[in-house]
Amino acid sequence: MTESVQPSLLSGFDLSTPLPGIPNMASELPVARVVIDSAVPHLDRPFDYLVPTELDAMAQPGVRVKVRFGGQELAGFLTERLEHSEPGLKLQPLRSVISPEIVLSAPVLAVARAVAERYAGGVWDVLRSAVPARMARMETQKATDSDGALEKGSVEAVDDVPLARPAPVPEDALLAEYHGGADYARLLRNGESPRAVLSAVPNRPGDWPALLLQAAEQALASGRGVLIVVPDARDLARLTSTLDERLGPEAYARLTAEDGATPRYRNFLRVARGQSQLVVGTRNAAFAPVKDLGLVIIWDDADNSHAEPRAPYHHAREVLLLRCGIENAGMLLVAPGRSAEAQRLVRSGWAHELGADRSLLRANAPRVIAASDEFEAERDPLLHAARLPAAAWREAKAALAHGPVLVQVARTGFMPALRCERCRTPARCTTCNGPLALGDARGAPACGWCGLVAHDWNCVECGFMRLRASSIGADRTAEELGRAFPNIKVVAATGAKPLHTVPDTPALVVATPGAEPVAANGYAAVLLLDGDRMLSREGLRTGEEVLNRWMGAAHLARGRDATAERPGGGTVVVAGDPTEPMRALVRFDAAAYAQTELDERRDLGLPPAVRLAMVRGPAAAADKFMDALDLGGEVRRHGPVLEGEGEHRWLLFFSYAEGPAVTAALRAMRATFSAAKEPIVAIRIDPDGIL
DNA sequence: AGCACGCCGACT
DNA sequence: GTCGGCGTGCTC
Repeated sequence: MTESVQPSLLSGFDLSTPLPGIPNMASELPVARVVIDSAVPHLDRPFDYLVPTELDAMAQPGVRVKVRFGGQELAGFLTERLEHSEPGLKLQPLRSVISPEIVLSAPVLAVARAVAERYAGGVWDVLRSAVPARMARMETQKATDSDGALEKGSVEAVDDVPLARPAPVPEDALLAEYHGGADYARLLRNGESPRAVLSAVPNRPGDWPALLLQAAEQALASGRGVLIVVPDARDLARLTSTLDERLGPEAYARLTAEDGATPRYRNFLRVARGQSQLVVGTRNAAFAPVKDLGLVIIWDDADNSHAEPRAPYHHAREVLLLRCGIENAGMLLVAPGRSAEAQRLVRSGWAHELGADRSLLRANAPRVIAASDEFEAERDPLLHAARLPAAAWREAKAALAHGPVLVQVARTGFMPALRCERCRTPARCTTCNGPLALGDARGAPACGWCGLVAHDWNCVECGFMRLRASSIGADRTAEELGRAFPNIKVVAATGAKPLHTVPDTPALVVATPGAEPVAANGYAAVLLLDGDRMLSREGLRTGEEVLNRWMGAAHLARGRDATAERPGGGTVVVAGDPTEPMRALVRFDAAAYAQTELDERRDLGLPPAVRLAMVRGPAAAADKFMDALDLGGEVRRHGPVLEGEGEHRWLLFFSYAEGPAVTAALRAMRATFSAAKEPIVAIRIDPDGIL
C-alpha cells in the first residue's frame, strides 16, 4: 500500500551481521522471503527482502507483494518471515504489500512446489493456476452491499451462525452399497484419511452427486474440510444442484474459471478466510486453501478437462494425490469408468477398491447391445447417411416412445487424419508434422498436435490444394438423424454449444463425448455410433479413452428394468466391430479392462505403468540438453526423433520411484541452460496423447 | 528483461 | 589518467 522507498534504502543492507536494528526496518523478523513472478527457469527460487517498519504488520506469509528485482518491479508472494538472510547479501526493501489478504497458505505453497517438482516446471506457473486473480473490491465489500443473493456467506453472515450445532451422524447408505464403503465412511468420520477408488453404479438415488456428497459429509462430520474436483461446468452444475437442494447454497464454495474473475475471487476469499469447509470446483480448485483438509474427491479423473492446458500441464488427479500426501487427507476417486492411473493406485495397494456386487450392477445398469455386423445399414440410404446400424435404429425407435435418446458421435478431433483429395497423402502440419483434422464448425483444417490452422494447405506430394473431408460432426449427424426419424425433435450438444440438461420428453440428443446433456430421468436409449472411428485413432490409450467415454454416456441411460418414472427401461447400443473395449462395455466392467491395459503396459514398459518425460527443441539444443543430463542407468532414453523444422524430440521412460530424481535433473538442467542462454527446450512430463 | 561491472581503446 | 564502448552475468 504505502510506498516505503527512500533514496537511502535503495543501496541495500548487509544482514550478515544482523541487528541491532536497521533504521526504518522491522525490528523483529526483518527479512521477507518472496516467490517472484518470473517465467525465467533459473530465477525460480525464493529471494529475500527487508520489511520496512510501515509494512511490518501487513507483511505476513501468504500475502501478495511488490518487489524490486533487477531493473524491474515484480509481483510476488511473501512466503516466510525470517530473522536473517544468507550472509553477504545486499537486501532490497519490500516495495509494497498489495493487500493484507492471506491468499497463499503454507500447505498450498508446499503443494505448488511439489507440483512444480513433479512436472519439472516453475513454481510461479503453478501459483498462477492456484491463486486466482485479485479483485480488490471483493476484499472490502460488505454483506449489506448491493446484490443481496450473491453476498450471503460473507464475514458477517457467517459469524451469526452458531458453529456448535449437534452434528447428526451423516447418511452413508449409498457408500455402504460398495464393498468396504461402510468402513471407508467410518474411517472418515473418525478423522482418519483412507484412500479409495470407486466405479459408480448408475441409477442409484441421486446418482454420483449424492454419492460424492455422502463421502464429503463423513469427513465434514469429523470437523475437517473437503474438496471436490469435477471436470467441467456441466458436472459442476449437476453437483451443485444436489448440494443446493440438500445443504443449501451457503454450505459450500464453488471455484471455477467459468464464473468469471469477480465471483471466483469472492468465493476464493471465503475459502481463504476459513469461512467455507466444503469446496467444489473445476481443476484449479484442486489448490483451494481449504483449512484442515480431510478429504479430496475427484469425479471422472479420465476426463482430460482435468489436465491444465498451460505449463506445467499438471493434472488435477496428480495435484490431489500430492496434496493428500502433504496435508494427510483422505482421497476418493469416483468415475463412471476407470482410468489406468486409478487402477494403478488400486493395484499398488495405495488405494482400496470399493467394488460393487455384480447383482447391484446388473439391476441398475442399462442393457447393452453390440451392433457389430450390420448389412442392413448399407441397404437403407437414410440409415447409412446417419451411419446408424439397423439395430440402433430399432432400439431408438422403440425408446423414443418412452423418453429421450442420446446419440454419442465422435468429436471432430477424433476423425481420421485428412488426406489430399487427389493422391491420398495424409495432410500434415507444416510446422510440427502433426496430422491435420477439421478443427472447428467452419471446417478449417488445423493440426491435431499444435492446433495451428492450415490456411493455405497444399499437398507435399502432388501440390493439390483440396483435402478429402470425410468428417461428420455432431451437427451433420443431427441433420441426417432428423431425416431418419421424421417428426422427432433433434438437438445437438457439442463443446462449442454446450447444453447441460434436456427435458424428459422424446427427442434425439446428438452430443460429442463429455458434452452429453443429462436427462432428468435418464435416457431411454443411448446410441454410441462412432466407436470404430474413435478406436481407429493412433494412440496407446485410445481403447481406454473410448471405453471411458462410452461408460460416461452409458451412465446417463436408465436402468434396464422399466419403472414408473422410467417406462421401457434403458438400452445402450454400441455400433462397430467387436473389440475389447466393446466387450468391456457389454460387461459394464471398466475396472477389469483398465487392469488388463495396465498389465500390458507394465509388460511393455509404457505409461502409466511407468512415467514419461518428453524433451523437445531445436535439434542441436535438444541433443546437447539430453547429453548433459545425468540420469540413473534405469532410465530408458528414446530419440532423437526428427519433428518439424529441425526439431528433435526425446523421450525418457522411468519408474515412479525414479520420478523425483528425473524431474529434479530435468529442472536443474533447464535452469542451467536458461542461465547459459541456450535455446529453449520444451519439457513435458507424463504428456497425454503422444504415444 | 534491465542493469552493474569489467576490460580495452581513444582522447584530454 | 579518465571516459565510455558494449559483452557477460546476476538479479535478494
